[in-house]
Amino acid sequence: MGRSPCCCHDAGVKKGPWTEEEDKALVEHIQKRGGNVGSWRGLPKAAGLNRCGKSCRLRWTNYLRPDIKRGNFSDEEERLIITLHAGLGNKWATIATHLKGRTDNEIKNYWNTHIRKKLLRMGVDPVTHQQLPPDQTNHDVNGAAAALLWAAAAASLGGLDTGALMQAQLLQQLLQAIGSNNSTTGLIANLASANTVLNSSSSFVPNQMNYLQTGYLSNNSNFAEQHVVQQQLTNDTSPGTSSFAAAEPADQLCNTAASYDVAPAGDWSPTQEFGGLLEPMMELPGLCSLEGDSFWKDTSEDSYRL
DNA sequence: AAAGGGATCAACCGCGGTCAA
DNA sequence: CTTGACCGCGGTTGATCCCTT
Repeated sequence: MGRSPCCCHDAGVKKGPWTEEEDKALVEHIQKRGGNVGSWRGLPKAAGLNRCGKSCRLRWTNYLRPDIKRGNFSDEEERLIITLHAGLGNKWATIATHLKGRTDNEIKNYWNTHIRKKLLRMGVDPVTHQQLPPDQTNHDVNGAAAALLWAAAAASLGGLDTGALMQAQLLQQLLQAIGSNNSTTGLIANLASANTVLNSSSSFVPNQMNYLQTGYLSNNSNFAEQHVVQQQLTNDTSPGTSSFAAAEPADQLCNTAASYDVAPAGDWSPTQEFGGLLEPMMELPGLCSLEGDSFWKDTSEDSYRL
């Protein structure tokens, strides 16, 4: 598609933080038109602003719009964001439509600066909402055994041949580990642990969003044991198989999330980071991660080509 | 009190989608 | 069908704030 450069590339168009005068000019212009912006491209000239139309739109939608709610996010809002993100992924604009007065940019920032870190501290992958192996929780690398575990899980999930996939994953991760200066001690220990799991993993299936299970949220000293517990938990429920994303009415999730009451008391557990806000999702068996079977299948196929 | 480093968030950038000519 | 214009989105950047040493 042919595409002319944005007006932002014009020489002399102001960038950077907005001044009070500019804000005032933009607000007055839009108010004068009864809130109807019309063409953003033509707006700066009409409003007497030396700004790109895009910049004006951003300033208006993210900051100056009268219905914007500013200030800290409530627990309920956090809860909602996590729930929606679990199903929608980084669809910030879509998520924002379910949080009155919040902008996509604000939610995105809040996710990246607060929620994401909390999830990582809990050992939860903020992308997939699945638990991370403990070693990945604390270290960036040393992931060979973890990769084995997840490869096994993936292969088991899709009924795939685990051999080539895991060899490729292992090779890749070992190369990473060697490339880094990490000690190999933990790596070897985890490989042993992974091997134990793999040897008994014919029905080993990662529970989607299984960090929501109380078993995980309590003290998890051993990753392999943890999955045995989880497998039992999984057997007691009926895991959903459909992808939540666009199909699941988000309002239902909102209602579910909003109806929940506070976290159980007890010894410290990662749940305390959220004051129990994750628990509502336990009531959503249909939720699953973004990466469905096809994701893992593609990963597997890529591995075969290595 | 000053320096350094991490956290935060407003703003920018570039791409994809859509629509009209 | 192609091209160009525009909008909106998600990822990223960088200025500023805040906390620690």
